[in-house]
Amino acid sequence: MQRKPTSFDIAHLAGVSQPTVSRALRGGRGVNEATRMRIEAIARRLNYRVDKAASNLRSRHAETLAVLIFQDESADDSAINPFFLSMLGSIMRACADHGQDMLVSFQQLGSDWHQDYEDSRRADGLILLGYGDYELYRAKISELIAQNTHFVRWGSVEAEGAGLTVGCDNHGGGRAATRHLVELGRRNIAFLGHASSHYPEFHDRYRGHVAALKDAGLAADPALQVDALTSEEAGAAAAEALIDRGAQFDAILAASDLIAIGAMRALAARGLRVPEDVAVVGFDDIAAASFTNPPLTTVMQDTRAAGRMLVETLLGRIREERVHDVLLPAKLVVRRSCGEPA
Amino acid sequence: MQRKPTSFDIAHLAGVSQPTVSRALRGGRGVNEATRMRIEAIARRLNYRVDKAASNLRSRHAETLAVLIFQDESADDSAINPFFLSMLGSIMRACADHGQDMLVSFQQLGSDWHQDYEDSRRADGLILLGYGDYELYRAKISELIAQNTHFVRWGSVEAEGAGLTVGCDNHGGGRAATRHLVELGRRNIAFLGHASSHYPEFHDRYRGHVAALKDAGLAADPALQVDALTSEEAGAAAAEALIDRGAQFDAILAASDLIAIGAMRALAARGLRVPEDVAVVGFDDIAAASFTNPPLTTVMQDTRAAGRMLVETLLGRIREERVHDVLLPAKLVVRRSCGEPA
DNA sequence: CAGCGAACGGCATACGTATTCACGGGCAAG
DNA sequence: CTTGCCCGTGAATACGTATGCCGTTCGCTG
Repeated sequence: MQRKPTSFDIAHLAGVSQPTVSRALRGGRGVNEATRMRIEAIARRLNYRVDKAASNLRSRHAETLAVLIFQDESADDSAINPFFLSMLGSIMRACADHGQDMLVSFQQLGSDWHQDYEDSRRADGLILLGYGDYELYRAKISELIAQNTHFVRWGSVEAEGAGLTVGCDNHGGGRAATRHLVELGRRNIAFLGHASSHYPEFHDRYRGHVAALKDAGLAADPALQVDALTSEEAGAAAAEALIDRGAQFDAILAASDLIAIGAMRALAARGLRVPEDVAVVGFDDIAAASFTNPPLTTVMQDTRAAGRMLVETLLGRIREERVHDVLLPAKLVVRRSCGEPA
Repeated sequence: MQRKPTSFDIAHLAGVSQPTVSRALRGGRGVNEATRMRIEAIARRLNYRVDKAASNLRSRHAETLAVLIFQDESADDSAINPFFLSMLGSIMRACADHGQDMLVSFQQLGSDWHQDYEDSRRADGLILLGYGDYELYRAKISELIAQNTHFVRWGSVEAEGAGLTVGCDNHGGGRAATRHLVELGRRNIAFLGHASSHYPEFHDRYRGHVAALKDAGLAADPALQVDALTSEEAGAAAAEALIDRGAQFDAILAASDLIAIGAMRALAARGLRVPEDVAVVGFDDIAAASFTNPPLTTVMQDTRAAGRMLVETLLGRIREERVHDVLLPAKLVVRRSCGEPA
């Protein structure tokens, strides 16, 4: 029975003391080159790995970032929002690039998520991802700030008192999308998605939409806005509501791709053609957006850059460096659902 | 400056010793009910959290499972296979249900992934996910087994010497798919995907495909099989290769949805209609499969059950219980790409 | 040759919890 | 009333690493 080797075993074999082993294997400073080589050779031979638990305990940090994912309806078993999954992938890469382990967890809104991870020293900092009513987070986010917890949010950079935030230019993205629709001759452009400040990202997109209308000398028609959370079902329901209330519209800007996909499905079910009768633009550019029929024009959020910025900003925060919010550009990706000729 | 409270602080306030606090907050056995209540109240008031690092060090386990994800072309920045992302989501849920933390990491094939996580006591066990040439893993998997590492693989249950495995019925799924195509009158059914045993899951699907042909009195035509890894590009390339070599085919069974999606794109580019000219069936049932044009008939792998089984099997293994491989059913999901009338 | 500083490495200890052992008191059985 | 046992708790210690503080050695300068 070979017990897992410890730094003492190595020290013994190398004829040095345990602290020297520790110094040799990490910092490296203050250890003779020859000694360090000898120690490293022995460590390699024994398949020695530093015990993370002991290391964390002593050094008081975990080299680990925790990613917490929220969703409004986390109770049901529905799949996770694909946009977050893609974000997760890019955060994963970024963590690896920075030598951090990544802990991932779903969170119930009601749980003690705001304290659990960092207080229990499982992670050095938190990355918060999640759509949903911001008012439900606000109190806990305030607590996080008050406790000086190291965290970054993905969300609307324009929201107040929200802590360190990385987000994309939702306002600019919404504006670009609607401007494009206007340029294609659409005049009655509906907005599917919550427009209230409870959903800051959607709110920003909506404001961008309204700004683009105004730029074109058009007014936003309240009858053309329908609340919807990010899901196909909600998107379909919103589109149906729009039709049922007899609204006249020749285009839809959906606050997310899932909403857009659901809406397109509902439109088809009601015999409306995309883009001939109704042009549709989404937001996010999830993978599925390329596969819809017709392919969905959408506003791309650069998840790759997002993951990197989240991780780097958080690491800066942990190191007590001077860090600030990050606003990433949003880019319109034109496909066929908006009616632009190929 | 309020330092993070420790069990000593609580003990002091409660007028008991530190071990009593530890006992009260976890096992609970052997502590007077009144004492425990008092301790719990104080712990709550102080926002006390057990220090995971110290706890792990002392108790010698981490209450954490590590998920390692491999992909063949992990060097490039391509997105992660959506099937794995979905799996990741379900593993996440399962971990939460079992009170386990989840550590996630990409792995380069060349790295020391086979030892890092469990040896460094970051996790109590490993979950291995990954497509790719099995021969590249084989040696390391053998090492894992030799070292008695706690791990479960997602993969082909029929592969040998692969360690504890959870997988879906790839053979049955492939068979069902091809049987369905045959029943719809297709006779020249191509298979896009590696058929060699280096890719055990694809291999099983291929064997199922061949078995179904045989059931129908048909022979598998080698000219109708084209190697492809799981990606759209590979799928498109495979379909083009098939066309270019002048093969006659009226149906395609793709070894994965991404391959199928790529193939459909290539077929459309070459002026072939799906399903009229060529019926297409995929494998996995990723979210995007519903959104393709036409929607993709595919073999669904139940990722939700898969995640649960992976976690539960691994936990059993960690507890040294008697555990065995798990074979999950595969279910044909009929949409329009196979030409079945709606 | 004396003196000094840098380089190297050992000693002691801290990190916060979980567990083993021992102990005292209360209670039941004899 | 004694014996023995269980319950509840404290004392002591282990877990494996990282780090502050010194002592020693060596090379170099004056």
